[in-house]
Amino acid sequence: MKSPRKQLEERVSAALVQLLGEAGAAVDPLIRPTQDPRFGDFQSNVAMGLRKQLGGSPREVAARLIAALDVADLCAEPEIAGPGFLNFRILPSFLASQLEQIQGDDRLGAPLAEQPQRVVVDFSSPNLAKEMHVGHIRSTIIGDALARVLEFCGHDVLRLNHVGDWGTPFGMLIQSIRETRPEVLERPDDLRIDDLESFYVDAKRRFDSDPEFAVRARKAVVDLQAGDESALAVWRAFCRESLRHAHEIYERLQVRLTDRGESFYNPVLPGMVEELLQRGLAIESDGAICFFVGNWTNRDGKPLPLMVRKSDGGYNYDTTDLAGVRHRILQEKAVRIIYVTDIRQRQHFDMVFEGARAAGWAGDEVSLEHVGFGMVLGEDRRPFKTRDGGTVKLKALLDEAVTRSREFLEQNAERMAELTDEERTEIAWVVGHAAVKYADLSHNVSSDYIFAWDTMLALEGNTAAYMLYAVARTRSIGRKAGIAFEELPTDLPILVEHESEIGLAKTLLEFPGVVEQVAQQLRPHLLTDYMYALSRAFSTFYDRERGVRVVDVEDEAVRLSRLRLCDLTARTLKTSLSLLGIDCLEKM
RNA sequence: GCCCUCGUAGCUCAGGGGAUAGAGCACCGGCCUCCGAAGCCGGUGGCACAGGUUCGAUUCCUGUCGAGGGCACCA
Repeated sequence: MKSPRKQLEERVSAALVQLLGEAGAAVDPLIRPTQDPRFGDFQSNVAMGLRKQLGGSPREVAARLIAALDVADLCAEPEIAGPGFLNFRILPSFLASQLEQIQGDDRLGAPLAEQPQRVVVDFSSPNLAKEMHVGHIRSTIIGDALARVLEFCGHDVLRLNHVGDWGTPFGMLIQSIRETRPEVLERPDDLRIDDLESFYVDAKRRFDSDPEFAVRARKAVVDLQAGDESALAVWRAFCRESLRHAHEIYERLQVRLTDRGESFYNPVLPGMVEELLQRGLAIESDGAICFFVGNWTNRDGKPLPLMVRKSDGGYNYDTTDLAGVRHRILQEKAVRIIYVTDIRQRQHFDMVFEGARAAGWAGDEVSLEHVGFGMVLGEDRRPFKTRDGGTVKLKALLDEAVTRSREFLEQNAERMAELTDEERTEIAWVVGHAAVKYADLSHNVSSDYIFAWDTMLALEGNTAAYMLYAVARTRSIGRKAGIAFEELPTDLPILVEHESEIGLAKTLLEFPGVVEQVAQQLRPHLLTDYMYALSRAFSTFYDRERGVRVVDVEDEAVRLSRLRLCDLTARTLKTSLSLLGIDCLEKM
């Protein structure tokens, strides 16, 4: 099912082919939603640009386009306005017929990809040996949402948790334990996440303040690399406990992930470096093996390489990320590889991508994309911290979201009276988690955003609660009308007449296009913006002044049509929420 | 020094060659004998600055100013 916009694009394209021949197929019909209802629903801006090719004024070009256009079933007679805009007004009857076709469709008109792709989404990827904290939230939530959208589109998605389970942090930890807490070496399996956290803080402090310790810590990495059994035992225990903890959080967030940390690539690193050397792609420089790609420079203006082997023989994230991208292309056969990380790593990934191209692993058929997100800031515009300046643990943050959402609910005595205690608990849980996810996803990925409890939990505006409220209202309508939406026939005639019905119908039909856009552009906030528009269109439709009656209209055909519109709204919102990893509620 | 983001309403955020730049919060005002007022409707208020490209620039390009970030053995 193509959106009205897409169908219109195809019609205008066909007209362009008539006017320009084959070349017309390559011309973008420039269909855009109008900004002002006076100009209809869509406009095409293509005529102004075709003036030179076709001759005549833009308005004359527009007139010729209209003559070649076949859109009578879709919209009213197009109008020429201003310097040469073409204005289209979609016919309510067309909206109705489109809705009739999708009313029984679980996918609400969204097509499956014609050519499903093997896609890797690399996200979350915390460093082990540390508790999950606020710094991991964006990657986890955004990555999961993108994976869900791509899966919904029919792609074969591998969700990879590229955890930091190797390298200097572990050398530092192991060395610190050897020197200060040797007893841990005896019984590594007794480790708990809290211990890990405190060990890490200790080790990091020593590493930063004591250069000699730093040298010994790097040496410990080499021990690990060499298979030193006592070091490995501690390492395994650290990883196991860290991952156990991380998966507690993932379960709570309903995030699925395949753990495949940096260490996974250890066995292939020497061979890969050797290959790069032999092919003359990498050279030795200051004792390190360097793969110079692109035109990046350092502070001194000298070329900046991917350092695939350090002068001490160890490997760093240039090496593992290069090995990762190679494995994902050559072994996993991925044609689209997406990295969801802090935007500060943009340059690093640009270099890795360049390296993968230069080495010939990534051909033109492979798309390598970095989704770089901004920081989470506190209301003081500084990195989000606890009141005493500490790191905000993810578990604590989610707990607070639930507590605050519960408090919010308790302020509303009327609502409280209608809910059982079990329902209250469920509502607080769902709304709390939804609020945190939605707040993150509704911001432009690349910009920093300010973490503000009051804004994200508010029940007005573009928040999760507003969406959940709209869904809960539709459920309530079903109860009031005494019908089960699932049992309605799926061939109901849909009647779209009232202004608020037209508005709702138009918005409902935009869903497929929005999903497609999110999958292409990897920008989840397009979906939240859409959901907000849909919720508002529904609120207007159902408003006692601006909208129409639903449950108590006399005419049964009208009543059923309107109930179906409620149902389609609920399903569209529910599906959208599920694409963001957010649960729904029957009541709230 | 080089490179990358980003400057949109008092605040938080969208938008992105096209006709009068959208929301939320806050502020002012209207709407519950009527399907959920956790709602709806209206009002106030904005593209950092200067050039350029274009029929048309808030959007693209260049520069200035301002904020943040990255730049050889951390990830």
